[in-house]
Amino acid sequence: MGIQAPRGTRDVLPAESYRWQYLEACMRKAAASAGYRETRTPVFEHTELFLRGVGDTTDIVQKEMYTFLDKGDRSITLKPEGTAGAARCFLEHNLYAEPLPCKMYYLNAPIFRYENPQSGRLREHHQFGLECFGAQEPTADAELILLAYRLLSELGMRNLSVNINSIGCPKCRPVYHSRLKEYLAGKIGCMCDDCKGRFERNPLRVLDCKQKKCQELTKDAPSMLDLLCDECRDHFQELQACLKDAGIPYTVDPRIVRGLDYYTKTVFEMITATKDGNLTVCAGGRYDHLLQQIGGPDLPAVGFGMGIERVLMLAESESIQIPEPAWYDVFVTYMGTHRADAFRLTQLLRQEGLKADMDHCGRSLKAQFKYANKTKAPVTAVIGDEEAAGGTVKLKNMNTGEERSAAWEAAAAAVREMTEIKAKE
RNA sequence: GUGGGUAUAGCGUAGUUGGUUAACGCGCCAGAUUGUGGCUCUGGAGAGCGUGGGUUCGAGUCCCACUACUCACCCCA
Repeated sequence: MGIQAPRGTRDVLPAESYRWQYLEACMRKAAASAGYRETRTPVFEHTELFLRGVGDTTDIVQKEMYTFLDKGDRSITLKPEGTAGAARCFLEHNLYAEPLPCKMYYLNAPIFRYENPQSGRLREHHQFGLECFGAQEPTADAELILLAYRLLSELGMRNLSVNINSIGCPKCRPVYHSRLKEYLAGKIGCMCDDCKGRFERNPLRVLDCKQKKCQELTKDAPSMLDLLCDECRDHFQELQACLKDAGIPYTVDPRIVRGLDYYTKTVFEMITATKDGNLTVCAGGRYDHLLQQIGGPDLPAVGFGMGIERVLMLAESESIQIPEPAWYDVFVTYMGTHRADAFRLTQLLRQEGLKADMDHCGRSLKAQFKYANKTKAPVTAVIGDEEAAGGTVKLKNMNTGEERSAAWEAAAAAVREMTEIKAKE
């Protein structure tokens, strides 16, 4: 079989790349509409960044990172998520000294997690992410949620549910932690094995357990939302007011607990139902103390990540139409000895701003037409003895069959006229 | 990391209780007289059956191991 792409990776082939490009264009437009500008950060970072940023008790850090020593004995990790790298970039370049907030986005950032792949879960995937540094008000949170929601719904996603929660701040979360532990303490015996461990490390995770018996146990558990401090409660209230005002449907789900330790206050997920279960396409939240944790000033921030492969997968399953660009505007065929003429005409048409090509495989005229047809070229040009003698070219509209003759200099204009392609500036 | 399923030309599949030169559809290439495609017809190229062992006179068909893919769990975008 030869060498294959490594487990959990995928090639994007020429026949499908237009889908990515279409999505990218939509994402850039959405980000720009709210003043987010692109940033590009390295694919790998020092491992320490993720230990301190993401949290060393999280599953991502404990068992899913691609970590290795480079030849200089530095511990390097391929990015397992996008936020930590963006935060590092923000700090390293003192972007907090510039007018805040600093809004940045990244597109097609490769993300690596060593997991067992399955539908919608790869070892290398790509994310579109937005980060807003230096904004503490809930309007910033709302803006991000709206932006993601509108982007996805404008792409045609249906059955999109927006789930939000607040997980408090360092002031109120410890209070909740101890309350939750008190509540769960007597029930440890009935929990699943995973949750017994979670109880010690991060009791919040028990709420997130998918096991029926654990869900039963936590049914009447105290809710973080009842114990938020005044600041967090007001923040969450105002966020909801913004979302309501904007008219987007959302659900408050007190069980959302993200797998990254840096979150504070707002956390959210966008989930769509597919034929085989629910898929999270976008998730994020506020991380008011991450910058400080990795050695910077204590500035608030909020952001989200969106999985591009997942969006594409959903676009497919929901039969969302993505326009496929034609290979060519015009395909130049030639007969007998007129290859050089065809070459010159092709170059001329390209200089005139058209997508043009000719046969490079020594095919018969008939086969050249068959090929042109397969590429869906709307117009085919023919150069035979007659045309070569007169310095003209015959153009055929492949949809209507209409044929006309044109001088070389007028060929590009004629092709445009036949297909209504706008002339280049 | 744990458990289940699968593994035959570029793609999708068929291969009966193990037995001659592994079949079909799509795709690809070439033809169907004279300078032209899309429909149709004809022909052609292309796999030795994931890899390595084993059983057998003989294995794509049976056994073992490995690998890959896939699904579920865990977790997540």
